[in-house]
Amino acid sequence: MDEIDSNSPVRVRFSPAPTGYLHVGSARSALFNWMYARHTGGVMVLRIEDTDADRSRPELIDAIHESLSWLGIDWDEEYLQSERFDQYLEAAQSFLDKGLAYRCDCSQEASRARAEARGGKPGYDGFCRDRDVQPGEGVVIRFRTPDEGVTAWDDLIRGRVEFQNSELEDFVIVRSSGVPMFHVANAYDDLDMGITHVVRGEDLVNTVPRVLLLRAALGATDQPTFAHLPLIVNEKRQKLSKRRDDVSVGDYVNKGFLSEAMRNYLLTLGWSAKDDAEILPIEEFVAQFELSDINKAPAFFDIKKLEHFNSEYIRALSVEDFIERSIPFAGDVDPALYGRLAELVQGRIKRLDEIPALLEWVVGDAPEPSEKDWRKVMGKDGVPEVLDLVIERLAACAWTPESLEEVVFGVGKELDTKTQLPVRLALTGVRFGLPLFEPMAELDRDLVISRLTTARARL
RNA sequence: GCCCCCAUCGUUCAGUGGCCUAGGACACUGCCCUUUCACGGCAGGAACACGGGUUCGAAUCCCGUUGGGGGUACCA
Repeated sequence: MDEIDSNSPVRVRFSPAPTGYLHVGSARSALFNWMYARHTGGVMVLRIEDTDADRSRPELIDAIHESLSWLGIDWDEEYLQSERFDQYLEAAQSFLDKGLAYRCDCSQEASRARAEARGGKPGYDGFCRDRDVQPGEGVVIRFRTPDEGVTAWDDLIRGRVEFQNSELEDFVIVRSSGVPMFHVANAYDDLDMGITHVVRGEDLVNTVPRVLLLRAALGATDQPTFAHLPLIVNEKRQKLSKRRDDVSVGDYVNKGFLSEAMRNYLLTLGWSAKDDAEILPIEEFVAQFELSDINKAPAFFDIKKLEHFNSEYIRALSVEDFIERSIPFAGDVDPALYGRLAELVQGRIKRLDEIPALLEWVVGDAPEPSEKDWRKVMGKDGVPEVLDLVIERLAACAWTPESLEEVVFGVGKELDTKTQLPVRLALTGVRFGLPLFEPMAELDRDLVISRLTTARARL
């Protein structure tokens, strides 16, 4: 088979099955497809592979649109396979007419039983190849795979991959329900839509021979260029799974990751820019993106590193942008107050969902200090004197950040000790957090004094 | 079981026969800055899975071993 003419414009496709959410692995496939399309000035096709009956509900597809858009991935054309069944069925009929496919009425149990009897090798044995089964209840259409020869392709990432045709069973292309299956739809559409590059996860490699055989049966004499991406794995080096891992892009939206950070991180899994740069505007990555530069080994989805990217992107935001994008995470805070404190928040979070904890003592009650913190901070010599003096001066001082700082630090200088920590713990309940005096000035004088007095009484 | 694939610091990416006493980033440790935390600065520990070849020379090429993963549906 020939390669598709390399002068023809690039057409790539992202073809998810609608599952109600977008998997981060799929998101990365979409991203690499998109980057390649944009890099080459080609076309990005979104093709929803909803040949499975209960996966063609519109709300499941919305979730995909939403996540792709969130990531800033757009597409030029969109197709739904469920709207193209006629064409796949027509193709299947032509295979039947040409003797390239046949009907089969074997139940799954029967073929499994025969496989077992044969000696444990799973797979359909071609039982109905020449039985001339007629259409009817429980009848599927199977593709007749060659018994010898090899099917191979040159993968842009993996190099040459070959399969013995004898390893392939006669697989089902039309279900007994009359609904066509993934392989035919996939082969038909890639040909029909003029897809030049197939970029997807490595878990799909073993479907390539079937799709290639189907494509040839459809009359094609060429094949698209394949690029099979390494999988994204969890800490146990297994493919990310819905059951044990957070796999949906939406999960990360909810955890307070910025879309740019997510997109930037995703593209560093398996690929990198020339000069070791890891965080760049997407255009610069797109400009130098090549499929053939992608790594072969699976990559661990490291949330720590994602958080690092996220904090970089958060800090790069203007304060106005930060406020706008973070306020949905801020919880029950007066927007004006949040606006005044946002800059202090911005510099010290890795994720937007950390904001409520930082603001807790400002907008609500301060959490109870831990026993350990209390002992460590309040157990020091001189703390009672510090609190007494601070409380006394707070009663009369001006209520501005500067003035408050002057009071607290002034006491420190007089007593020759550090005063921030005991005041902070008494006021906020924790040893770390926002700079103290700006938020403190937002609180009522009475409240501040009462918290300090309560703490003093505990000593 | 069978088929396919993978293998550089804990993680990720760089390295495509000599520039490698293997580099960057994250994470980690220490110090500095700082009356919190974070940021920032400096320093540090940390890897070519193993065994054979090929070659004057191998992290880079070949073979094997080991380890890991993916697939094996009337899912995609």
